Amino acid sequence: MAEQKEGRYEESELYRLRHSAAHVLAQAVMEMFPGKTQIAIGPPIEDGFYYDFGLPRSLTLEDLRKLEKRMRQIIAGKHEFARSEASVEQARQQFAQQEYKLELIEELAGGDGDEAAQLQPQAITFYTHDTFTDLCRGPHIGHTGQINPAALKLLNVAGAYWRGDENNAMLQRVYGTAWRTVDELKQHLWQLEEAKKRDHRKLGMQLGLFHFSVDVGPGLPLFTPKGETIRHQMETYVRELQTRYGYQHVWTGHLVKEELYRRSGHYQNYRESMFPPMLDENVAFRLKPMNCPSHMTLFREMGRHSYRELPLRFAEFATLYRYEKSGELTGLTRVRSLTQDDCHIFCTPAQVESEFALALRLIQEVLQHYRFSDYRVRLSLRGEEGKYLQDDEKWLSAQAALRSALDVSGIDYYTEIGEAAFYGPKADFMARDVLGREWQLSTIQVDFIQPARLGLTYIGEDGQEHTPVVLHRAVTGSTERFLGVLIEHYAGAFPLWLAPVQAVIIPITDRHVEYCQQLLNSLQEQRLRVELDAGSERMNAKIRKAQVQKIPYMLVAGDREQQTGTISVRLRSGEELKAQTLEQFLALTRKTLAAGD
RNA sequence: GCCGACGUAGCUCAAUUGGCAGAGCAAGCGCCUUGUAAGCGCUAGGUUAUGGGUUCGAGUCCCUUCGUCGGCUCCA
Repeated sequence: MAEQKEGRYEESELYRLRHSAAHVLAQAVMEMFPGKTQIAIGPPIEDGFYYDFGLPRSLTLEDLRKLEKRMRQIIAGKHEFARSEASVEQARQQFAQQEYKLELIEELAGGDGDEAAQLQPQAITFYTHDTFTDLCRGPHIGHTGQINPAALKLLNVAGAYWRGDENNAMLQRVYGTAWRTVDELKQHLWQLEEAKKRDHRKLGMQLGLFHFSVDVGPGLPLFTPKGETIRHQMETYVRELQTRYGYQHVWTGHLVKEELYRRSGHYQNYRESMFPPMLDENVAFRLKPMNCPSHMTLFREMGRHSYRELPLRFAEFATLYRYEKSGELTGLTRVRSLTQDDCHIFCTPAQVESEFALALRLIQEVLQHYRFSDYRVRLSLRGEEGKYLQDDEKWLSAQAALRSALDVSGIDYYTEIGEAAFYGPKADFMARDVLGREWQLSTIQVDFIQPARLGLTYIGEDGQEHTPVVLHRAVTGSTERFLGVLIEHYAGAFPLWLAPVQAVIIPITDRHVEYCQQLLNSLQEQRLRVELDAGSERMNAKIRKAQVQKIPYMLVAGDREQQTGTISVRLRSGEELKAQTLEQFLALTRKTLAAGD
């Protein structure tokens, strides 16, 4: 779905317009630093464009305003975008001072051993407007005047490595946005503002769900009683569901001998994501970054397994520790301590497809329950880089099994090369947060490799030892990340079953507190999470407080209610129900909870 | 980790060219006894993230460290 949309976008006028705006930006920057601007690449992106530059100094926000101003002047010149073709030699001359462009030219010329390019040398094309010529495939709009100068804005500057490789030079990337009309620009900027309001970091603070502290460390969230209530609900839900699906729960602690990770392959492939070792009398231990070696070891320690026992599904809510680089931590969506609802399914090769299908159904049920529909499935396959464990035959059969299970399931998916885990291919469920960043949530991975490395076996029908296949599966991925995305998904207004406080009782005056206390006791006996607001503020203030906290029900009680033994129920939508008896209200909550809301 | 920006009370933010650190909300106390989104008053709250430097004088200028944010890279 998203791919189709992008496909259309790349042929759209808006795409050409943004691409052209990037060229105009590059001209303005080159004029700001004559002879000292190295231009890299400047493509259109979703909602805008960027251009990467190597410059003698850092750009400031004031620079952006000046550049915008100059861009508007260039636009007003109505300069034509002229396409021209050039030979490799002409291109080299044209961009003799531009190291990044020269690198691109050599690639287009097929000089770098790129076989595809050598077989089919691409035509080198330039696009020129006014004084600026770029090495560019196009297409562009007719002339600069077709860019609406009032619907254009440069947003920010960020660092970006040339070609995305951290061994390369750090360039300055200028992000901008461009639209056809001022209204579209305003709408876009408004949406950015709205997204910020929904940001889980902001809402999490407002709702009092979690904190970070310099005293504990970066990327190590602390959950308040309310935050932990939500976590607990999330875990309980998945635990019960997994039990229903035939999973068994295990527990394998937090520390593991480093030696195990050498055997599993994690040490070689995953070391930089692990916290440094702890040494005990020359034996190194590591905080668990993953559960698979522990679960596989448990499988082995439990004795000989018959094929009749398989599939065995070991699930665990495990806190893992990953040494993320400091600059890549982000709220709850990227942390250093995370709770994974992890599971390892030990099965025979013949069971892979049906087990994959079962896991797929489980995940779909969970995402549906969370009212999650905005996600896509990525089939992540092995790339050419060398981080993958070697065994071509097993890789190919794993990839084939995954693909056919996905095909059978009828689920929409797209393929991405080079995104596989080091031990096997995987199907990842990707969701976007409010700022448009995509996060991996659920995942199912096929592993034909670790079980053999760790010496797992089962006795087959033929009486011989065989190596089981292991499916790695996480439903919500990590509780922290999933919660972060959920906060944004619900804009903080959790469904009743998840809400940390489900109802707040609001007495109108002090003389109603005793009656409210009785209500509180009755509701708590029914296992509802209810609070009594007996503070000295007015009822109006208490209602406002509860609204801001997005509490599902506000139960107001004064003389009328006390006399009739009822409560006045207000929903967070603002809707007021007439006086309800306790039984009526309980029936409402039971009905709501049963519907999964 | 890298590039850039930022860091003032629990929260949201002020503080002119370097010249006495302030407000609202929250908190505590008191008054009011309230009918569906903020009643009123008083009090307290700060080594301006941290350590150093420049200066007669630094929230403001320079450097260090820590943290946060936007990206890059990496990932659940």
